[in-house]
Amino acid sequence: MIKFILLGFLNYGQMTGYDLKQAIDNSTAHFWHAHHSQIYTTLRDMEKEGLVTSQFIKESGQPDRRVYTISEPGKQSLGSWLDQPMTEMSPIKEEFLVRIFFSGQRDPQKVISELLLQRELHQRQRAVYHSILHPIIEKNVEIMPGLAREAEFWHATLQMGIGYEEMYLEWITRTIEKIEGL
Amino acid sequence: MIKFILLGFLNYGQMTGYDLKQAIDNSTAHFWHAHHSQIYTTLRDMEKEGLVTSQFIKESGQPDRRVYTISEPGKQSLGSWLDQPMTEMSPIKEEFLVRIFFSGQRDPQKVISELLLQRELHQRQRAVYHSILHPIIEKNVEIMPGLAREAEFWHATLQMGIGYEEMYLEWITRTIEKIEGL
DNA sequence: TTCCTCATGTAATCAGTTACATGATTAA
DNA sequence: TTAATCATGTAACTGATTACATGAGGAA
Repeated sequence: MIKFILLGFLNYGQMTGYDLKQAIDNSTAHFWHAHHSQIYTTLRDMEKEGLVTSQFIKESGQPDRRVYTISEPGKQSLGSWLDQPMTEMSPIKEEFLVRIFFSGQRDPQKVISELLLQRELHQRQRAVYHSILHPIIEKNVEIMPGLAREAEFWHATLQMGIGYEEMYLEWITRTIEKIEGL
Repeated sequence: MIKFILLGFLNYGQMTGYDLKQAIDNSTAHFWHAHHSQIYTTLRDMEKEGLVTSQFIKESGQPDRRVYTISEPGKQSLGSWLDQPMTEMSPIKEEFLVRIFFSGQRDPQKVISELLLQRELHQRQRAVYHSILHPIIEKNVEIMPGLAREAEFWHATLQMGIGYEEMYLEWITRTIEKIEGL
């Protein structure tokens, strides 16, 4: 999966592993994240497979960089991945729900304070979407108007993020009320 | 993680690996699933750690079964895991959003048909929550009224599932409209 | 002088998936 | 006779996380 994210970004232009990490952190990380260690090793593997090529650039003063470029087979691999539709839903792994599921015998006050903590985190995440990610997309379109169409799709994923956080926050409110009513 | 799910169920009563698989499929699988292979190997590891004990029961006619029972250390492990609050949000891994994110250069009709396919799947999932999972909880409470309190928490996770699917379906509708408007 | 950013990697480990493997009973 | 359910396991592999490791430049 991370392979296709890397191909997706490299399809916009050549980048280093470091750049890719930044790009992911500012966008897809909110629905698919990766550690730098995974990014670097995956790029190596992809080069062996012929999906990307790299040039090592010696910098004087700054650290050396390895710049990756997508190849023709890489573009085809990305394209055919995108063209074969997903026939299943993504599985969900939500640890917090596991905790709630098994909280029947716990002190309700402890459960409520955990819910309040999660509320805090999800409010912060919603704010990140509004005040950080939204402006980043806008800025990208400003400096590269050719990406206007792409930006519509980036916004779509952002809207899901906001919708998710809003739903989550409403659920927290309802769940706190439910526990208080027990 | 799966360890605590197994402990959580075994805390309700002794079960086999097979029983646990069924229990998970009918409940937590919607926010944390596991394959039988992982369940069996994890139970073995847990026995080595002393969190559970097992008895092998030879059946005549039916297949033999290995029944697991939670131990005192197992109960403590579960309790202390539940008592240390989650200070982070669960990371999301949603492949479909990756596909949407990188769909800027794709044929809009193909993207829309993928969205329609996902709508189908999420509608089905919402129906599963209403027509299968809800009745299962109700039935459990009927046959074991002592689980009434637990059931409130099970319902809470179910409500999140329903909220999630509803949010997802609304997002799909909005996204289709957006793409049609391009 | 301490921390942050830039920049890249390896190694060890863990969690999770897929595939392989067996075999009886019961219902359609 | 075919498929589903009951029932348990091992092995290989992949994907992902955590830890280890280095080092320069610039800002506070």
